[in-house]
Amino acid sequence: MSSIRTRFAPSPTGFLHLGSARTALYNWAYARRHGGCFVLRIEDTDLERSTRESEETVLEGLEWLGLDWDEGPFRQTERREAHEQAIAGLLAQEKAYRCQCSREDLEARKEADLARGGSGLYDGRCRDLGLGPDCGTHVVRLRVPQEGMLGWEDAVFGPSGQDAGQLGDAIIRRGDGTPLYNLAVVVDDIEMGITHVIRGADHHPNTSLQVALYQALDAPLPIFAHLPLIVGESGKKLSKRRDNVSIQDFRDEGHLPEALTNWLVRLGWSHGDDEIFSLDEIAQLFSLESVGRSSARADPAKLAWLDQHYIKQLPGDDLFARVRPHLERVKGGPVEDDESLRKLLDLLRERSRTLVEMAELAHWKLSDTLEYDEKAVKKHLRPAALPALLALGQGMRKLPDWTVAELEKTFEETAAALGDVKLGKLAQPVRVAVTGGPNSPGIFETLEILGREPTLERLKHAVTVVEARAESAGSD
RNA sequence: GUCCCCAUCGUCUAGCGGUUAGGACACCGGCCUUUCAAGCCGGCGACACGGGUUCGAUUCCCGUUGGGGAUACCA
Repeated sequence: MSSIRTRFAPSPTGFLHLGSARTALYNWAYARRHGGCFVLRIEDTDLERSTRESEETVLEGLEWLGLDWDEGPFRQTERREAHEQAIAGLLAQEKAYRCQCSREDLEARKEADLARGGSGLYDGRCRDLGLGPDCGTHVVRLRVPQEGMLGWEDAVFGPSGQDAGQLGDAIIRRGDGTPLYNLAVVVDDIEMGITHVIRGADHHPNTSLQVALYQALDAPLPIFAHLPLIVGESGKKLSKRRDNVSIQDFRDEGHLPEALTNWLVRLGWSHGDDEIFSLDEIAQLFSLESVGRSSARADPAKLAWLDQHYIKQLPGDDLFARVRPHLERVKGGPVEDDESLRKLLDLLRERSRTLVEMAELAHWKLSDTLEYDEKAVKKHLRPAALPALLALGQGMRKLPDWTVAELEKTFEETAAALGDVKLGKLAQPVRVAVTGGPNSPGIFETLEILGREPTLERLKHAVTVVEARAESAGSD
């Protein structure tokens, strides 16, 4: 039994972010791989932005991805007391101090310093004033060492850190008495016994300060592992505005959770030449040593490929259950489970890259009213096709059994009767007549799935369309 | 501005001093074929640059360039 403990600490601000999802996945995988414990902690250190609702959304996203946690969810706001105690301790030991500088003053001094070519760090004005609790409105600052190295051995980036002199005394408690993120994470990670802090590289520069905090709190450092950023089309950090980042959106677009986790795990991690990883395999193979150091661009095409890969593998029942909502949306009503629909779904597997795409490709089976693709109609439902349509209709009407084999025979006989025309000459007009468009699974399967009555009806309708067209002069 | 990080095909990456620099996605071509797919076969395509170190650098070191991140009483 290992004592490894990892945690995922999202801030609940609306939805589960793609980057967060990968961080969660890596933390989960690392814990699973080593038989450790995966802790979930909601980082709601108040911002008016965090709500219970968005917290729910985040949890829902994790569950959908299949990432289960062992402890939590804890909420940082519920740990106020621990944070306050830690701050009180630091104050008592003079490792932190009260500061009365106003925001405006701070801002002005910083700008002046910057203008002078300085670094813009806090100038330490209140550092040695020895302000007491009765000094009025004040913040609390950490007394960061003024020299020496604040470093750590990063599991991904190797030796990291910066000179303490470049840090400045950071605020750890606001004027209103609430603790700041940096203080809260460190206190929580210490008290929750987190052994491995695995998080996005955007926290990398922040870590020096946290190292200072660990030292001030006399706590041993955890292993830090910073994950290279996932970037968007622009090459910049994923942003809500520019990029598709909501896991919920991915779900609604018909992506599979197994495709998403597979995609995500390969954004920054590799295992030789392997590409396909189930969640179980990830839990078995994941290692921090194989995490890369450069940022990765999220490629939607790769996701689509993975989606199709998993769609092709899904057991029938599972597939049906998952596309069902999408089918119902396309149809605009409830969809019943039946054999012919199941058959169609199977044929659509290798034609669909998402569940949404699959549902859309099934439209002709779902609704009685067909939408015709104008271009396809123009190209295939022309007077020249009339004899074929008529002959096929007649042939099919008499069919004893409505099966692929029988349908195929009818087509062959009709082709011969019409003077050995190519099968395509027959198939395309029929396809357009029954599906409304130029693409579908094999024509015999398509007709079998549609059923006798709908097929004959749609054929009849197509004939009237062609006839109407023949009458309107010069249309062909 | 300051600090920090990164750098192999378009993209994700393998490589951990000696390889015809490998795979996958995408793209292009062919086969198959009643359409679209799928499948199969093939093709295009990369070590950013300059110095070192070394018998030998994609690989190690330094610099340049380019990209990114952090610089909040946000997380």
